[in-house]
Amino acid sequence: MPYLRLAIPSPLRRLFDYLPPQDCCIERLQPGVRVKVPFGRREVTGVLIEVSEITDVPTGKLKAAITVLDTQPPLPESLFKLARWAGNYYQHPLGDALSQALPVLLRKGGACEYAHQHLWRAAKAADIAQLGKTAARQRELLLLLLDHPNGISEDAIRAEGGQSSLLKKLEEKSLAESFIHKPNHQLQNSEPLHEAPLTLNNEQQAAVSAIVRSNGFTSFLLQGVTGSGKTEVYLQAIEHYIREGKQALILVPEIGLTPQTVARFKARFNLPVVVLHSNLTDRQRLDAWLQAKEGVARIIIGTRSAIFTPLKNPGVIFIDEEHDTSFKQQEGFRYNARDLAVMRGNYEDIPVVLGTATPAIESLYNARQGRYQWLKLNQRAGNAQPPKFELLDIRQLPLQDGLAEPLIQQIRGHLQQGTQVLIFLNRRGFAPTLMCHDCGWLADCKRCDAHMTLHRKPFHLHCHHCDSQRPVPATCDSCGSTELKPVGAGTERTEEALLKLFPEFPVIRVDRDTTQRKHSMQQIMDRVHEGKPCILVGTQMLAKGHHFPKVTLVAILNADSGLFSADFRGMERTAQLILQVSGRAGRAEHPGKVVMQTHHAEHPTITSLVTEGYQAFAEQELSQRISAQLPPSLYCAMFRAEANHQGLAERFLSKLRNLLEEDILQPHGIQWLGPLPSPMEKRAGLFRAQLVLQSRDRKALHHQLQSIIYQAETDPDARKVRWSVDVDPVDMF
DNA sequence: AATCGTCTGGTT
DNA sequence: ACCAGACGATTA
Repeated sequence: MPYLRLAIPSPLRRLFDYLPPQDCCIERLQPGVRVKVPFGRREVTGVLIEVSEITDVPTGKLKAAITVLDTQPPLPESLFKLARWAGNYYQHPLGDALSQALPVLLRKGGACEYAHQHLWRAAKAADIAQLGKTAARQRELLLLLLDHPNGISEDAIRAEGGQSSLLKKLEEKSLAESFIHKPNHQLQNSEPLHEAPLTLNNEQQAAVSAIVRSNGFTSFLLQGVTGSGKTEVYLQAIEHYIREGKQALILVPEIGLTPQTVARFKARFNLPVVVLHSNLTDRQRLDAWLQAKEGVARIIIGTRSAIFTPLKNPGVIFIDEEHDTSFKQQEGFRYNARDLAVMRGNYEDIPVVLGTATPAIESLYNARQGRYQWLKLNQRAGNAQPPKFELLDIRQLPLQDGLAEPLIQQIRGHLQQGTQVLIFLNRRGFAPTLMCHDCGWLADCKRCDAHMTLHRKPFHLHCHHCDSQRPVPATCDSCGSTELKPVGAGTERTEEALLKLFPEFPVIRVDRDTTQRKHSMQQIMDRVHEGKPCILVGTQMLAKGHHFPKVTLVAILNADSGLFSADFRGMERTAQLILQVSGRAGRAEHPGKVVMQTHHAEHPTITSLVTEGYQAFAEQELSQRISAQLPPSLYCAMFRAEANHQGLAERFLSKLRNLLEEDILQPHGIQWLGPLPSPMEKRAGLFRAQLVLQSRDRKALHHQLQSIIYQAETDPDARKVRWSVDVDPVDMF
């Protein structure tokens, strides 16, 4: 008697056996097909792992599956394997990992097919003269259908002002007909290029050759300074695989998936390009996914989750801005799409290229260890000059809403010379907090160990950690004084200050608050690209994915944020951001200048970054990490817990640590750090703690983690806390 | 994770 | 007496 062994999307780390459904042909069932089953009081979609002849479950407990949803597994073998590998590596329940590798519609049990879209068109022999003079609206509708010989949907008809209710009447008169539209799969063009490729310099040529010469799987670190033409290397390497009839998958950071990036690929290739972004509906996403799976889409661009997009003819995978932390999922199934890409390349035997101007320290380490082939682009295209850096020591300088006088002078100079200025400040809102001038009281969040940010438009206090909001108090909560003063500057305040200082020039603020509405970012970009002198003020949104050729001055207002961060990666992040922002200054015709305000102008890390560049900084950072016994010289995992009472999470983690340390069967070579309260202990009303494990031995760490998870799962105290595992964490908060 | 039953303590 | 919200058990 065969049983279906299924992975079920739930936090339970085990498989579940079911009796096959009534009408089921067991022999033809392949692992990976989806099966709809009753689970507790619900119905869920599980994935078949194996058909087994034996089961440990008492017969009375077994339930029958409802239906098998697929004849063929939706994921190809390589991705099924990748998802299972990832579930194991990141210690995430298998059923949930597999479920997350599928598009939402398939998770919910939807059919693995394109949308069958009903379209309308005019009948072949339709003669408009058949309609009487009184039927003006029907006439209008028929003309609309005649305008769309390939068919038009009812939604589109309504959007065009047609009256869709009259379609039935036209159909009765045999003037119109409906049909089911299936996407056209025969879109292969003979010439894959729209535009001619650019001429490559020697470095670029060498990089392209290295990539396309790789026979099967190789991983590359493509390190190219800003303006060195990395994207052109991507495009020409992709062209090679396209001409072989293969597909290319390009992963980009969440914030970097801008119309500009996509436009560059669409302009070059005369082929179907599919974009998987967060604004797609579940339906649109499945259709795009299917186009990739069936080989119709040749170029697939997407964010993190696109790493699980099946490809019929995989050719190459690119990870753009590989250092970006958005490739790591920060809750639930905490996979890193960049690292999974390398694994996928291995399974599918294709090259994987990690591109960036500022490699992650761990990627640099991998390149140094020879795990990645290292390709460098040090020359800038044309005669573009690297920006000139100036450290502006603001100790003892008076600041006007966060701006020092020498900086204001420089801004004036650049505006008067007719160019644009970009001001970078990594803080939204008006001011990071509100303080009572009489007693020192600060506006704190009730649910977090954090200050609330003061916002002006609209006027309120907002916690950026838990999203809670409240009105701005008129008087101090503690002493009743009315002397409440904003402390520090955010983008709103800087914008206001600049408007006063330079009334004759437009000030354009770019942050989450000004770009929420659809197309608002596009409108801002259009305005900036007119090229008139203006001041751009904004957060990292300015730094990623957009080019501003007319900007000649970049100012970084709080360059030392991250210098003394609780996270050992703080400096790395700051350096990457500084370089990325600086890259916005002066492309092509204008030389650029970068002014960094700092209180630590003599800090060796800052000075080495500015005078010797990122490479020197990164090498220095890497040797410091190695001597301090921090990643990437060790493998790291973090156990987190949170609970609604102080100390609970920490006590729970101590208990786990004690239990395991006393056990002589535990693996050796594990370093324990903690448990300690998280750097921000209280967040969104929960008290958080963490336990860090480090080891030189990946396997030992893996086994230790499994023991911890086993303890946590079986410990009744675990019910009072929420816990999670984070393998290779990218931040320590 | 999600669902449902039970317990608890506070109010009308 | 009633109800919201906490708490716990369960998933094949």
